[in-house]
Amino acid sequence: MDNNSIAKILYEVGEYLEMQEVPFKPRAYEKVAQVIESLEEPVLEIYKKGGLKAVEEIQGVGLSIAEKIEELLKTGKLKYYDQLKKKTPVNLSELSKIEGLGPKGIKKLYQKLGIKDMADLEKAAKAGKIGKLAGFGPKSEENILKGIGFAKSFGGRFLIGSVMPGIRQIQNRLRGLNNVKRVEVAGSTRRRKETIGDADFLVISDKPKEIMDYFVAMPEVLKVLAHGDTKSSVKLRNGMNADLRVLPEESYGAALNYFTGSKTHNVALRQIAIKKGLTLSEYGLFKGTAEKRGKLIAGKTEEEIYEALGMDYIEPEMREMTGEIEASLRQAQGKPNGLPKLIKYGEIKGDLQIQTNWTDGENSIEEMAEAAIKDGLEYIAITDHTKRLAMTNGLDEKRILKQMAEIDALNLKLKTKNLKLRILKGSECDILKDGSMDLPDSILSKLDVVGASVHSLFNLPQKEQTARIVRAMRNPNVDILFHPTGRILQRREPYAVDMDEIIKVAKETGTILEINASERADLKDEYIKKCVEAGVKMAIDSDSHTANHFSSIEYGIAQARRGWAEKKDIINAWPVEKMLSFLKK
DNA sequence: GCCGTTTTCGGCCCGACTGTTTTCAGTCG
Repeated sequence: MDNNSIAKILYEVGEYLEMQEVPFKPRAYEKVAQVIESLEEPVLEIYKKGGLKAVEEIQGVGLSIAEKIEELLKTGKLKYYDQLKKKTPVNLSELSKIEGLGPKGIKKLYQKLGIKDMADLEKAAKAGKIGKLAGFGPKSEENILKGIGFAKSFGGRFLIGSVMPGIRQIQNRLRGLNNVKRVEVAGSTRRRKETIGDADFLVISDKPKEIMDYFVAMPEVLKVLAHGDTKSSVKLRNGMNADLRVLPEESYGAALNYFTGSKTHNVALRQIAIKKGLTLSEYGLFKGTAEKRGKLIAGKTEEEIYEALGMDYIEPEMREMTGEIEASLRQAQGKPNGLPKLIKYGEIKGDLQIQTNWTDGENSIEEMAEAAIKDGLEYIAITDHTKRLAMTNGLDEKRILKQMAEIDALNLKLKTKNLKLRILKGSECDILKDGSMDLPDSILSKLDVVGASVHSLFNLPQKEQTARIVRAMRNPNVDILFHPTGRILQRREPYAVDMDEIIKVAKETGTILEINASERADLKDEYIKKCVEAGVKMAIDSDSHTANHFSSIEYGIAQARRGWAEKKDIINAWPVEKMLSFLKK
């Protein structure tokens, strides 16, 4: 049993206990689930090496939960969980996806109406049964229906950050096989979309059968959907489909291009080919028409295909038909407004949003610093929450001053150890209802980096919400607007905010807009592109709450690349002094 | 159920909003 599966069950145990109004235990289970979810080492390994004792060493795990984990690892089941589930046999993970619906509501709906899953819920809501229930009303019913629509519209897609490690594992194992020359992942994974539907593996090999047999027998495979000579398709245990195609070397580039998409991008390329009297397919670029196919002109690499079409190579992240075809043609013809030189993976030097155990993070400042060094970062800003966010134990004036002193001491310590990392003093300061800040300017002005965040009142009308944020941006101590639209992928829609106005004010005030690399993925690509065009600078932050979250910066870079951003647009791709001198004074 | 340079027992889970009520339960960050 893997970490995610263990975490899922522990989350559900917490929710079931919440239903029964058991005090404190739900938090305990939830905390452990969070820790296990972000653990790098499989719990199974920890248990194998050190037994129950080692499992108890995991943050937040005591004897009772350790024994439950042991039971899960040994039997794949948990009696305690099964008992809880028997009392309220509902599809928790499905129902709790619906925003505004929590354990108590789920319990009531089950007891009064026998609702077990989303289908039951939708039926009851549409029949007007929920609005008549005590404690619910017409508004709740409407919200539930909206929530169902929201959950459905993302059905079957997976957050790239959550499935990428597994995809890479498969890719690496395929690469290690005999008779395999190359393995790439195409599709939306290669375009680095925020969410991906399935994984398309492309393999060059002379011995396709061996590869196919291996692929369908992998431990991740739940069900084999197809098992052929050059194409196989499986459903993985995480619910995602994966395809594998084996290709001949000479058409590899064409196939990679074809299977990478996007579809509309491919159609545009084929139209350009036709105008030149050529035909483009997954097998290559040929002379003549599809019916009367002539000689193969290009196909081995993507580069030679674009070149033969009179274009410059277009990075996969840009292949969304948002002007990349025209830009590529202009570039190849030596005209202005060509393709951007996208920021590269690995070019981020610092991370400007990090939470620690001073608030809702799991690790100390020092542990975060050590992890940052390991990840090759040159600087990090500690940006814990502020007091309004009481649930996170947000910092007040007194505690943040104390934290600043600790950071000074830590920087000194790093220096004496000859370590290159610089820790910056920062804050993720709440924006209050009227747009004022949760900490006084006398404190904010002492910090190196001040991020401002909306964490409340998501439902303000657009005009009011925009004015509130704009006021915060006009504060001379506010450097960065964190997660500017408030959305969380597959969980929460952005609040109503006029982004054109925000970008305009960002330009005017020199406020940086954040590209949050966590599951928020906020800004989204279209706003990044607008920022680039407007000359508004951005920062790619991991929003790390644990020491192993820095790796998510990669997804922030992917997001930036999809928004056509270059190194010059991203301030934390710059050295620390240059970055700091760009912030508001 | 976990945790401890305040405690091995007694804290932890705060504050505001929403939608439902007519004083408050449920949800969220």
